[in-house]
Amino acid sequence: MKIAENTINRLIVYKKELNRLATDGLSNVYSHKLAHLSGFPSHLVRRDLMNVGYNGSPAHGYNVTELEKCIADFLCTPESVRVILVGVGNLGRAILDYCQQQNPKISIVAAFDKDKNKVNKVYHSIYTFHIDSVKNYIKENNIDVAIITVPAAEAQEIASALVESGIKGIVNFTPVRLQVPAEVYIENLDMMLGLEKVVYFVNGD
Amino acid sequence: MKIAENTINRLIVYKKELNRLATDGLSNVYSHKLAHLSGFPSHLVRRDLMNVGYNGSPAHGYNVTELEKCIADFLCTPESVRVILVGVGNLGRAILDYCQQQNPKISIVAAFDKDKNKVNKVYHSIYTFHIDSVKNYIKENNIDVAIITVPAAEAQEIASALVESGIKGIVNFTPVRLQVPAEVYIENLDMMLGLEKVVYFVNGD
DNA sequence: TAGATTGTTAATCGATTAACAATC
DNA sequence: TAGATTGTTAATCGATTAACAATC
Repeated sequence: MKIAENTINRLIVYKKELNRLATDGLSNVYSHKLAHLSGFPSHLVRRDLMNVGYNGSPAHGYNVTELEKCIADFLCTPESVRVILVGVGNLGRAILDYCQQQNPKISIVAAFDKDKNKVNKVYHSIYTFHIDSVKNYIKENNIDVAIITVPAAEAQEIASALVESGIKGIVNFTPVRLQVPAEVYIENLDMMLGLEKVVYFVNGD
Repeated sequence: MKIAENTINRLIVYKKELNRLATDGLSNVYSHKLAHLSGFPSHLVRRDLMNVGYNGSPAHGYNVTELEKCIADFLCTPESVRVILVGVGNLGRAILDYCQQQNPKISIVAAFDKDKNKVNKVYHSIYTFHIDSVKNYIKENNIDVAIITVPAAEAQEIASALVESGIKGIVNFTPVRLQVPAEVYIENLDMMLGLEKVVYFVNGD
C-alpha cells in the first residue's frame, strides 16, 4: 500500500516523540498526548497509526516502546545507515557534527571535497577524501544515501556523478533543483526557501 | 484568497528559477521550461500562475523579469528583511555564512548566545549579543523572524521567549516540535527527519 | 493560416475530518 | 457499569489533473 509523504513525515515525528517519552520513563500514551507533542490533531494520529498495524487499548492507549518499535519496523528503519557527505564547507562541517549528536543510527562514514587543503583532513572525526574517489567509494561500500553541501554551481554535476555511481537518495542542501532520474529520491532542505516561506506567512496572509 | 502551502513553495521555486534565467540573459520562457527547471508538471505551473495574476502570451510564453516581479509582489517579498539568529554553534555559524552568500535581501542582523566566550564576538561579520538582551533587541528593532539553532534542550524555552517579545515566524533547526500560539508560523527544517525520510524512500517503497 | 501555448473550467483523486461502533 | 478511548468506515474538502476554448 502506498503511503503519502506527509504521513511518513508524521510517523517519523511520532517515532521521535515516543522515543523521548520512553527516555522520560513513560510506558503508556494516549493519542491526545502524542498529538499535542507532535502538533497534529489526535484523530489524524489514530488514522496514521492504522497504517502501521499496532493496536492500542481504550484503557491504556498505546504502549510507548512497542509502538515506537512498530513504527520503526514499518518504516524499515535500519539499525544503522551509512551515509556520505559531499562538500566540506562551513555548512558541511556543521552537519558532520550535528548528525553525530542527534542520531547514532545514521552515521556519516566519509566526507568528500575537491579542495586539496581539506582532503586527508579529519573534521568532527570524519575523514575527508578527494572528490575524485567518491565513485569508487560508493560502489565498494554500497552507499545508498548522500548529503550534498557543495556550492550551488557544482551541485548538478556532483549529483549526476553520485547517481551514476549508484546513489538512490540525496539530501540536497543547495538551492538548485537537481535533475535526476525519477527513481532517485531527493529531499530538498533549502534554508532560503524555508526563510522566504516564513517571511511570506508573517507578512502576507 | 487562501493559498496552499505547497503552492507557496512552488511559487518561491519559480521565482528563483526565473531569477536565474534573467541572470542568464533570457527574456522569455514557456511553462514547459519553467516546469522542467522546477521539477513540476507544466500544467501545474500554469495553474499556480493563475493565482499571481500575470498573463503570458501563447506566442512568447512569459516575460522572465515581469513574471519574477509579479510573483515577488504576490508573495509580498520585501526589498529587505531583517532576521535574528539564536544559537551560535557550528550550525548557527554556518547559517550566518550561508545566508549572506545566498540572498542579499534577507539579512541576519544579529546573533545571540548564552556562552560568554561567544558574546561580543563577530562571526561571518555578524555581531553576537548575550541571549538576555534578545527581548529588548526584538522590540526595539521590530524583528519579526528568528532562526533557532540552539541545542534541543533549550529550544522550547528560547521559542517561548521570542514569541513573548513579538516574533511572528521561526525557522526551527532543532528536532523539537515547538509549542507556540497558532498565529506564530513555524518552519521546521529538521535535518534528521529529512535524512530519515530519504532512508525510508530508498529502503522501503 | 496552422500550430503551439496559455488560461480556465470541470473531473478526478486522495488526504483529512467527522461520525460512531467496538472496546476496555 | 459508565466513561473515555481506540479503530474504522463514510463524508468532506481541497489539491492536482485533464480537457479544451481562447489566443497569438
